[in-house]
Amino acid sequence: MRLLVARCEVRYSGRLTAILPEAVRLLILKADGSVLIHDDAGGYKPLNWMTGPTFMEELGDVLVVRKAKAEDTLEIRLVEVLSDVVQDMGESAALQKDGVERDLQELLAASPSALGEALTLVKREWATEVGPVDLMCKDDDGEWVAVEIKRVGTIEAVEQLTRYLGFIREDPAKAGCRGVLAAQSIKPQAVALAESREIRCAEVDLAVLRGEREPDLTLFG
Amino acid sequence: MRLLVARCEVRYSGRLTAILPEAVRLLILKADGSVLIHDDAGGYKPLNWMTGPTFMEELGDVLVVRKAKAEDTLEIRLVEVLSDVVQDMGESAALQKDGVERDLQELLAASPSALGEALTLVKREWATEVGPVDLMCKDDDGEWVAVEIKRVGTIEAVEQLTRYLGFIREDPAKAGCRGVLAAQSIKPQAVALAESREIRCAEVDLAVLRGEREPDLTLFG
DNA sequence: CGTGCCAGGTGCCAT
DNA sequence: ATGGCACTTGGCACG
Repeated sequence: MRLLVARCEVRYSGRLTAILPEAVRLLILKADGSVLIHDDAGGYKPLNWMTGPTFMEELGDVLVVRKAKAEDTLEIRLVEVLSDVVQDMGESAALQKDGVERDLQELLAASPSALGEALTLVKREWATEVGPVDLMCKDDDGEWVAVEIKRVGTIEAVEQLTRYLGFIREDPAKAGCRGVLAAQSIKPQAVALAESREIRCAEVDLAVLRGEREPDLTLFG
Repeated sequence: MRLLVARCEVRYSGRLTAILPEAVRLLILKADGSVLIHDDAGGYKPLNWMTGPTFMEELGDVLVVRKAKAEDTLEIRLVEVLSDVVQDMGESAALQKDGVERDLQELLAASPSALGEALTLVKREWATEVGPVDLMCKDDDGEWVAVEIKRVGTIEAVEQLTRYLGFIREDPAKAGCRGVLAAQSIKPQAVALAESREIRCAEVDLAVLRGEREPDLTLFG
């Protein structure tokens, strides 16, 4: 990894064009060809960048970075280099995540009745022509139930499930298929839209699903 | 900006939990409190991060970063510091972009007939209950036309426009409102879905709109 | 390869 | 604050 701190001006041309006026920036040149230009503020996103693999040319004080198979170009004009260091970082293990949608899906697949009604899992990632339904289940009456799982339930999630249901119900055997939107939290607008389309909403708690915590009890109920 | 190259292990706990096994990484501590942990590969994204503003504590060899008003925590255990540099980067001007959806919208607002039919602009960003329509126009017959503009036209764009049209047509005066999806490129699936919903698709060229290039001529037509 | 979809998405701007 | 949406979205998994 090469770290450059330099006064520079950057021009990007590709899907859009962008100009970054001359100032002091941090340039990160990674082993995989990625180039990032960071500011001293503004958080997570680089101001300009190019993801690897790339081809790099040094024409005098101008660094030109190009994508392999596109016309994307990043031109870095170095005015004053304040620091230029190369660091060997060796191999590194990958990030281990826990608590993303995939985990929620696994837990619900294992106990679909956590959705608040007796359900039996038939298949995960049931393919339709317009994308995969997260869970396909059957209820006590043998009726099909399509479940869409999200970390946050939004209008988009309702649209997505509606699209799936449209295709699923084309099959006469599944014409009565119901839809359930399951998420850790669901926006009120999404709930409203879901209700208008007769899609049931179910908020689920990861900790409860894992048995780490007791479900909320409705007192005096 | 403080740049640390260090062998370290990182734990994040917040919307999910994540563990980054011990290895040599680049730590960027920005003036606004942002903390980024980058690898020598893996492109544009930090492995772990926290956007500013944050509170930072140094407990021995462990750096603890917390969000102001959330339970998000980033714990960085420093095993071996290979480099630790502070760089003063001063002020810097913002990135200037050109060619994003906004620009396309401005150009089409100025000459809506570039969409391939005689149209008169009535209003940009016409508010509906479910979001703003990019352009509301009228055609030669005085009929309303709602235009959704995208850089890339996808199924989602068709869904979005469909949602708008549903609300617009509730007004009897606009019951006959047509929909047009305008984009620099439109996916075949989006075209198919649009056709099934009687939404017209129009591919537009930024350079042509700007008059930088002649429209494609159909020879022998 | 394209197509669809998730992401700790982030960032921007509206009400 | 919340919602809706663009983003050089990036990244991955699957047909």
